[in-house]
Amino acid sequence: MASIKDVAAEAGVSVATVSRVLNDHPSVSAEARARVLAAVEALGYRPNAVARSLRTDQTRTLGLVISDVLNPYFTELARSVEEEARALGYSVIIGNADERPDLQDHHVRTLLDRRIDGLLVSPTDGGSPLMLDAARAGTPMVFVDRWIPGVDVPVVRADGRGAVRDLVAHLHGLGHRRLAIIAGPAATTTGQERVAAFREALAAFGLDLPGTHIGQGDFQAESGRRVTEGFLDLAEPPEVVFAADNLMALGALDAVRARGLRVPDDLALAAFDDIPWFVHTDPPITAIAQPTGELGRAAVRALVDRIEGRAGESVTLPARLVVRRSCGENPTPVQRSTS
Amino acid sequence: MASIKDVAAEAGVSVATVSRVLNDHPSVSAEARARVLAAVEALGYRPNAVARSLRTDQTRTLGLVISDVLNPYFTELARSVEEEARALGYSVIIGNADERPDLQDHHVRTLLDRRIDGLLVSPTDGGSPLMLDAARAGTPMVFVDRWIPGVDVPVVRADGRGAVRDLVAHLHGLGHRRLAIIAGPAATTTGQERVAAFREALAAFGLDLPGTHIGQGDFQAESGRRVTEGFLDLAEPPEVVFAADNLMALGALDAVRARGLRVPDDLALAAFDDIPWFVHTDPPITAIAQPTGELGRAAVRALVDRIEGRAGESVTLPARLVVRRSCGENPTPVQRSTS
DNA sequence: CCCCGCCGTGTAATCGATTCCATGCACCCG
DNA sequence: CGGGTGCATGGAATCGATTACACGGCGGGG
Repeated sequence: MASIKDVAAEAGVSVATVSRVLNDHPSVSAEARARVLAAVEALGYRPNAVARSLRTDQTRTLGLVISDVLNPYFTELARSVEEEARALGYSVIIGNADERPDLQDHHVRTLLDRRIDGLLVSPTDGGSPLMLDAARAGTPMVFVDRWIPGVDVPVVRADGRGAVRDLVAHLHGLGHRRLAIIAGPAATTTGQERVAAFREALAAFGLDLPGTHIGQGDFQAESGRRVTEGFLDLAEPPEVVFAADNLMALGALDAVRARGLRVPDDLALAAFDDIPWFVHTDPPITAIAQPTGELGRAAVRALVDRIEGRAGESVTLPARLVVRRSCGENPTPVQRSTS
Repeated sequence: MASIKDVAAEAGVSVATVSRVLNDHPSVSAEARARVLAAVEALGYRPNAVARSLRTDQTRTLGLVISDVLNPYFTELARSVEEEARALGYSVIIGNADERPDLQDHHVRTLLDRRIDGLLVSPTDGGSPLMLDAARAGTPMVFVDRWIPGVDVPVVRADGRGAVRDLVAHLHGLGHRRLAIIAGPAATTTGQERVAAFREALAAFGLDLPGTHIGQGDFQAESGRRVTEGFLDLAEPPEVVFAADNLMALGALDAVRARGLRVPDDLALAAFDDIPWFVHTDPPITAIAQPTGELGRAAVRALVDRIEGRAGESVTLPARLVVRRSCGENPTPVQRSTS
């Protein structure tokens, strides 16, 4: 592979001049510029990004560590992150933590070793020493979706409280009184917040959220199945199950199906996170939709701001309720999705 | 950030010795090794992967360019690729082409600029000059799922012909005679092959595949919707639609639903690529399942073989039919999925 | 007419690692 | 006791870029 020296030789100039042409530095004669450009063309020369990064101490690369690539919410997030980053002249390296803190650390470490310019993380847990160190050491960093309390890093996320209130109102209006939730891991902020928001909303209707109606999940389908089976085994099973993410809702659907029961007749179902498939499940699933694309873009903007020495603030965007049929038919619909 | 010089100074040895300890070269005294390790620990030193790559001319990184991250098939592929690569000591950088040749080229170019050790591609089109040049220039490369004919690069893919024959037999057994297909782009091998396999299988049953029953899609949901609407507008609409990928099946489902029609009563539906959601759609969708995880792993093994100077052969694995309910009830099931 | 300053260019230092080669020392064998 | 072998170590070159600095030539102003 041709290097800058080969180009210099071919063009009959020094490497400095070649470099100046490539970085369009003003002080190069038109003639030299033309000769260099011709040599570049002739040799099919492309600058070595590795060498350039070593010298300039910047890689124009962002690291994105997400909790689970198989979760459509995160793949949509990843897509919008890459798009916005590309628009700003950055590449993105994605690391998939699979909801495992050890894998998350592995990716953070290799990304740091590669000297990425900034890190976007949706932490799987309360924060490994590694990540806290990185933040403290001044690595530009932004949390997206989930965050770690007590760390001075901007957070870009959706606030689901309003939507959860709407959801509970919707359920209450349909006559449901015994509501249960499949929670996410307590080590994640989204795991905690969604339960808190649900409990708060229930309280506003004078409803209680007993311990038996909080199932501990881990944001993966299998846990949704397991927890739902537990609910169905209760002496007085809940009338509605609210899954804290889309994969656990899928598991819940599995469990209900496996018992030969039906949604919403035997058990109503709602989920946090809306995805295209929810329109097509049997029945279509009522969900709380996050502005996923906007979150990804805002996160990149905040991170790049930090990298380039600007402020880079936290952003919170509202989520909204999308009513479908999985909680029963609503005589006076709050809002109906176009399905 | 501490460099190898800082470590050398702290340990009171030369950088050469530090490097030897880090790469566990045998000829280092136990004492020097201990001092270096202590210094590394004390400074929290991590080797700079950029500098190392420049010197050694290897990045221990694989590039993966996929056609569409939002397609669950490709995200599963990406996941297995990353897993196997990690097991072999490589990182993976994913580029999402979004079925756009220009974006595909963009990613191939930046990956090449970063001097990745090898490239895994599922081409969106017949092959840009860029990719052909890279292959000719000797960049280790492997095609996965889709490939470009006439290029001397190993291909790791699934052979769907047997499964398509099974599907047609299944459909024929259910009494269907007017079968249509939503094809993928003709510029992709999978786009062509699936139509060819379908046509072949139909011929074996004495059935024809008229031009009106081949709709041109682009592997995205919207095209599935559009093509299906076209089919439904025919004077004599098909009884079955076979979508060449899962997203177009989703679009087809949309279109049928939008007309107030039902699957499979008004129109039967089958898809290439099986995904977890197909169990939960209304109705569950009959699909052809690829051994996706195995494909990803095999592709990485072939690529790493090439990189490390071994052979690295093509691999073809069979796909299989998974019968569900979207084509009608089967009195004598060929095979039934556990749903 | 002379000097100052700017413009275009080249030389060389530098980034952080790896690795070849030389050196010094200890030990072994004859 | 002398010379050869081998091991531990350090110095310095190197990878491919960027960039500070020096230098020669030319034009304009006093």
